Amino acid sequence: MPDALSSATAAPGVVVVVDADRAPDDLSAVLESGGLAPGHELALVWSPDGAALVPAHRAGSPLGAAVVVRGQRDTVVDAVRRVLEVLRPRLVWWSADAGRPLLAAGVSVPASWDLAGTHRLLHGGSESDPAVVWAVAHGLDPQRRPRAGQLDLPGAPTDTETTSPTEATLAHGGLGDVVVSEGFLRPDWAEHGPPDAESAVGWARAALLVLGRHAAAVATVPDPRGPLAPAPPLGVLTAWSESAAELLAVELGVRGLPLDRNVAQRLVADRIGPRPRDAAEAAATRTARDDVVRAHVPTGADTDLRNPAQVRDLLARAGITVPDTRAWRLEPFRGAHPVVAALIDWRKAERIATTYGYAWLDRDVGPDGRLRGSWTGCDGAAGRMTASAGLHNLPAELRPAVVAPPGTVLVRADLGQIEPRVLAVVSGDRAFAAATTADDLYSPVADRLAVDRPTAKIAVLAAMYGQTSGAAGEALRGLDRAYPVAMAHLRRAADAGAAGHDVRTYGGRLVHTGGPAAVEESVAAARGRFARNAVVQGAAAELFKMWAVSVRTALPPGAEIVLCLHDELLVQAPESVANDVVALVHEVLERTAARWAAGSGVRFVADISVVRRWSDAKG
DNA sequence: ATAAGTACGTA
DNA sequence: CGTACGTACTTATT
Repeated sequence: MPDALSSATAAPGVVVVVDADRAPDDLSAVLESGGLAPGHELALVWSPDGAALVPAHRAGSPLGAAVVVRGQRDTVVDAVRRVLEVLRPRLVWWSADAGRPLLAAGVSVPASWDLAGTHRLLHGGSESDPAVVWAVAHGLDPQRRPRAGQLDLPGAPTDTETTSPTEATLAHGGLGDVVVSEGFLRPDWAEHGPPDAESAVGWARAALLVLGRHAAAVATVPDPRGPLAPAPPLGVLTAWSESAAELLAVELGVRGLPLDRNVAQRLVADRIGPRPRDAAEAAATRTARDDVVRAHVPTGADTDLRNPAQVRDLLARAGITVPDTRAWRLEPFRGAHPVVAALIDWRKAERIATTYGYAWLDRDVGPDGRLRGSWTGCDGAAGRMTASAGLHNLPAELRPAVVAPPGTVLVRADLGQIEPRVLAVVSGDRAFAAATTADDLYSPVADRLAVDRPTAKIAVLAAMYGQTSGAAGEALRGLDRAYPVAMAHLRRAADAGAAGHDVRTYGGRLVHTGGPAAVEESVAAARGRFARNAVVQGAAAELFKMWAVSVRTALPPGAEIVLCLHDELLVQAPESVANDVVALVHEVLERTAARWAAGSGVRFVADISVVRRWSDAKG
């Protein structure tokens, strides 16, 4: 084995096996000799006993020298760290989950390419299983792929094989046992990963083959910025950014949001009382809460407030007839009967008790006072980030509990009026773009339409979201006259959606709208609204993520992103660098927008404040 | 057990 | 008859 290491001129196809505990100081030399240069792609696949590192070749043989590192996970991680430090490659993985061991060890990832992420970008939907990604990239029907658990897979390796694992890996074009019947990826590895580091080489090579196809595809998505736009093409930029966002999502899940548990508990207690000692006490306080509402109606004592039908009956007995009992429906009746206000208040308390109460604190807030949920880099629709555990829907009344730990502050930055500004970019409407030079774009729009600001705002939002009811009518016609390019863009998206056609966001994400089968008018209208919104919301998500991951890279030591909330970024930073972070976040937005929206003339603005508590920032 | 419907929190 | 998401509860279905 030391002999293999000393052969620093590993020929293409050679697999170098390294014992991580006795790894050479410069693993990178082996990879360089196999063709890896700084900035190039390096596939990384973990296995229970180690990892495989396989460089993508720019020219010549597509299959170069691979390094197999075996050993304890932490020593393997350390070996990977050294490679990253020297060669600064773009790591290629099937999903950003492969970055988890690196994040856990504090290893910085220079750049990444997330095949699951680029698959979703190119093909839409939310599937990301390697077997599906591989199949689609190769033009195979993913529905026909073999499933794990099927015995006697045609083309599966036989145990009569006498060659060594390394030789087996090099067979079949270097893919070893990776590809089974009809060109599909073997399903057991797709589900659980390759069983050992030798197998991981084939798995990494398969990743590089998909990378080649994905890279070619994103590079040829038409660049909406036109031929004069700076390189790389926007599709490539989006792929890089989405990959980084997927890794950021993993990181956010590990890091968590700083929370003061005592403050949180006090806020919960203010709403629903102190933590009950036992189930009986919990039931008693619950009934007591219910009784406050029910007491307002003489015959209401038996009403189950958690049953909307019974609540509707209760309201009817109070003389209030409503089609449903949603809060916005009840709001106008606040003065009609005291039970209404009591019910609305009860609902708020019930929300805290069930979703954001003691159980939530116990489950999702760690002993270190960090609120942790699981994150995705993009949802199934237009591509926003999502988060569980209440990270994206924490009630405003609990936000005072989000507090920077001693010695640190929160830098809260949010993009102002991002969606109309994005509409100006994606539609290329020069007149609408001119309005974005104002800090408040609704005021030039209001001037242009000769209406007041609130009316202008409602009209613009109505145009982007497809709202048809309400008072936007006349102003909408004004928008059509003033900004015909932007309005036509929205209408085109809506028409495509209503017809069931896919739409593509500005950055190249494919968004499915349901297919061309005939549907009811109401369904078609809903799809139209969905598509109309998706081209704006999706592009906004792309800009936001590009901004967020660029900020992440530029942050000084000790400063970390702790929350992404669609148009808002929360950075926890040492007090001493807070002002630097503020300046940096502004600068990065300017740089990001200059690339992303090159030539559009659209201005983006961020409102940034330095606070102790999340709630201290002005909304 | 699982799905659908209702409701509500955030952007 | 504005979109997206996550969570929890009830009711109906398997």
